[in-house]
Amino acid sequence: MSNLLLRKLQRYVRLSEADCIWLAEAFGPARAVAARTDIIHEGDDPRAVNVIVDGWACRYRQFADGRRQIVALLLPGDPCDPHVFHLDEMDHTVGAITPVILGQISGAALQAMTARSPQLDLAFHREALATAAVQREWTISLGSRTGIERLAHLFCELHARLEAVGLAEANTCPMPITQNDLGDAMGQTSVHVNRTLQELRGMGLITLRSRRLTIHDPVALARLAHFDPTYLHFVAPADRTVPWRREPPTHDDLAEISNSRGGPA
Amino acid sequence: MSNLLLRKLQRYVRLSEADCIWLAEAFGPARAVAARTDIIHEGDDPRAVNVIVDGWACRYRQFADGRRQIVALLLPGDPCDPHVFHLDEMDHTVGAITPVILGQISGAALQAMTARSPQLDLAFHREALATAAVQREWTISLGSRTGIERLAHLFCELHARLEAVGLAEANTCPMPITQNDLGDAMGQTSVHVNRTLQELRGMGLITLRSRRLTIHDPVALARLAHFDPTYLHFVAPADRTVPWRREPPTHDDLAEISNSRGGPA
DNA sequence: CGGCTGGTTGATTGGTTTCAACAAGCGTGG
DNA sequence: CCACGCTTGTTGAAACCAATCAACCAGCCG
Repeated sequence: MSNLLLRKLQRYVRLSEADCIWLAEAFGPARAVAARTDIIHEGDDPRAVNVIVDGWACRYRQFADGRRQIVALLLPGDPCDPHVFHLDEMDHTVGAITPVILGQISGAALQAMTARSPQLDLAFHREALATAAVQREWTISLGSRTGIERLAHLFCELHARLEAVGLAEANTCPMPITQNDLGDAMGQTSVHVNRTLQELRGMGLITLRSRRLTIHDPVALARLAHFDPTYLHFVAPADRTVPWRREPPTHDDLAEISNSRGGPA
Repeated sequence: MSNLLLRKLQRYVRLSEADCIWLAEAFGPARAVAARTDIIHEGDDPRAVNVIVDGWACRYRQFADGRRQIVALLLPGDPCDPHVFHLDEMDHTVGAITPVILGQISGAALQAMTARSPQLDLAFHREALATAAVQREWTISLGSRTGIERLAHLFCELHARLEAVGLAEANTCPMPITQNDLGDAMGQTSVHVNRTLQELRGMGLITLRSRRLTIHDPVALARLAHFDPTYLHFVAPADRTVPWRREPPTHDDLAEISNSRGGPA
């Protein structure tokens, strides 16, 4: 397996050859989970970091009356539970959306790795902060964006995140998620998601068919969604342009690039 | 000033006498900010951690068309920007709701402190994770809870958080926030917030008057809100009972208590 | 072929927004 | 000291978006 967590971390910090090897060696045996199965239960006391190697999962909370809210989507390369040792109890559940393959990093391995390499430590820190930023963006979506804007924003985000780990082409990416799940994530009924999707299709912005999303007009979609990828905090490789980037590179970007001049991966 | 950040951190980890002194010494000169003023702007490159010493603030994002979404409320004892050194650019703005007094911890002081004390390091880690959990809970509120449930949940949360730093009595706490702000936080119009408040008052659950909230029936309010304080990840002092706690103490709580047996604060 | 899951459509209901107006509280300056 | 202006809270009526309920269709698999 090409290590997608590694690809993701390299979007935050330029890592050395040794960092890459340490990270690869930290992975324990993989574990397969069936679709629609829970990976980590609310109340569990986790002891290893599970990393999505393949498939999609989600964090969610289910109420007694049947309502379910998905609070995060977990894509290949995403750690499921960066909480190990730090917090004692899960306050939500992680479930597989598709069949999922999990890589596992023991707490000890993670600690050893970050103790040896400040770069890796920083990368994991930034990963956590970027995840928090995504959570804030979902709060914004659910609070302020209309139905169609929400869905448009989610598609922009998912495409960007998948592209970051090499799982998306310029204007298309996998989207193995039901309308029901989309509704549970965006705080809407599957019926309404359905009608909103038709509207997006009718505007000529996207195609969503056989678990694959195609974005026909990324700029228009991003404009509709008020999507600005800054919050993902990816450092774009110089050779990859992001069409909907709001502004030219800032001084921070330039500083970042010059910082990493010395060490190619 | 009694150090509210310290009080808060002690709800995550039992700290030693030395820890408390180091934390107190880390604070630089305080800074006063007027109400309705921004503390940190989107796009800023922050270089010190600002801690709310007094007053209320919020994280928010404002759209071009005037819509504003508050994504987090910052209470006394809350750090505004735990991102220092780790991330280069703010993706949202922090603004003062009331007049605010900020304490400041330089990046160097923070690093020195956490390097010296693993307990403090853990406490800051847990604070960050608890903040992320609060963010998830807001996502759940905005996505799944009805208007009245949202407001009820927010009141439960704010009371619990204020109580954790000693700013709330058993059934009352300050609530210096306008209905407009409540609306911007809960994704609703101030008009609708107003009507929802009347409903809560009519049910005999709360009083909200002159910037002070009184909860007349905490259990009923928590039930209405589906409020379960587990997500706040506070370790309740043994002598303080939380009436709406879902379950008796779990094995994790007991482990936590026994872990901290050795070191009284 | 049946049964299941996921997607689509229509009609109705209901929760929220919008717009507009007005009342209450409060600080400031004449 | 009162008048004024501003912010905050309150109320009503109409418009609108999304939920609900219910039915039906399409694809897939045993």
